[in-house]
Amino acid sequence: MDSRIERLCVERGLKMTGQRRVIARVLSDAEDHPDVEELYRRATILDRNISIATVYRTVRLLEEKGILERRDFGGGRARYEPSEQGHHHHLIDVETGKVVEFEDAEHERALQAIAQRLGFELVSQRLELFGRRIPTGGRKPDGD
Amino acid sequence: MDSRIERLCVERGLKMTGQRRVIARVLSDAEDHPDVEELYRRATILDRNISIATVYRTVRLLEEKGILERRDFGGGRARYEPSEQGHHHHLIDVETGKVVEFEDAEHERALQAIAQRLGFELVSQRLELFGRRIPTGGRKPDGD
DNA sequence: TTAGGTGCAAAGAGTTTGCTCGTAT
DNA sequence: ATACGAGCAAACTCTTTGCACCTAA
Repeated sequence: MDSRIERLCVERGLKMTGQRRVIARVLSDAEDHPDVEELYRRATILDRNISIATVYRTVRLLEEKGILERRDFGGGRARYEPSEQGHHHHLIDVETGKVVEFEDAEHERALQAIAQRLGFELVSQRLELFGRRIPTGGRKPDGD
Repeated sequence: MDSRIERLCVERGLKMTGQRRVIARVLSDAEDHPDVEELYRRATILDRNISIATVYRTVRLLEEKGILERRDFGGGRARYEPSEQGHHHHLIDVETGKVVEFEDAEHERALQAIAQRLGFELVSQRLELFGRRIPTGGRKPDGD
């Protein structure tokens, strides 16, 4: 079956090579925010015949096409996630690096107002929280 | 006269070399968010006898000592500003790269609440707005 | 058929580091 | 006197790119 990302690629008129299909599948299956090296690792499991240069070229292309979004959570490497309509923000666990997503529609409006007050039209934003898990004796979550 | 940053260095017990004094002065005088290359450029104007490796080592040291804060506004290079008590956020002009600072105490509380709801203790945060100047026929501001 | 994709290795950009010499304390 | 800093160049990490070959459409 075609992966979700692959369908988006076809819609955008991209030539679908075997490598792109594999990368598209890896991205479609990802529920975290992998960096290029991690994508490369997962891709080569499905098909040994992929070079990391192709992964770099592909994520860049997909970002230009609006299919992927590049994130920077510190640590010097870009991380990627499929674009979604409702944008969300990220809370990064400072001990494990795992990422939790959250939304905050109310804030969006407030931020827009702040930008306007400063004489700017808000183009985009970046809100990231860094936190430490509060022990609760609960179940361990999965994540990045 | 000693610069503000130099006094902080001495307080922290750092050995003050000529190079560090120059870099401290440049940092004290900076009203923007320079990257290492820009710091190096400004420092060499005051004293040709400084290598970029020393600038890298110094900003790192000062960051560890809590005197400087490292920022990442995208573009792949770290940018620095002296630490201050009340933290503020940044609005980056997407056309010019200039940075405007703003505060938002109300937000801080809300963010803390969000982290708690997700089961985390808030350690730090990053809020950046990217915007485009709205023309107003006013005076042109200075900045980064 | 051919515009465009791929692999490989080399090149870039930003940053760190080993080594030797220099200097603040 | 000596522990620590500085300069230089090499090394490192992440990412991009030139080139010859390959392949989807």
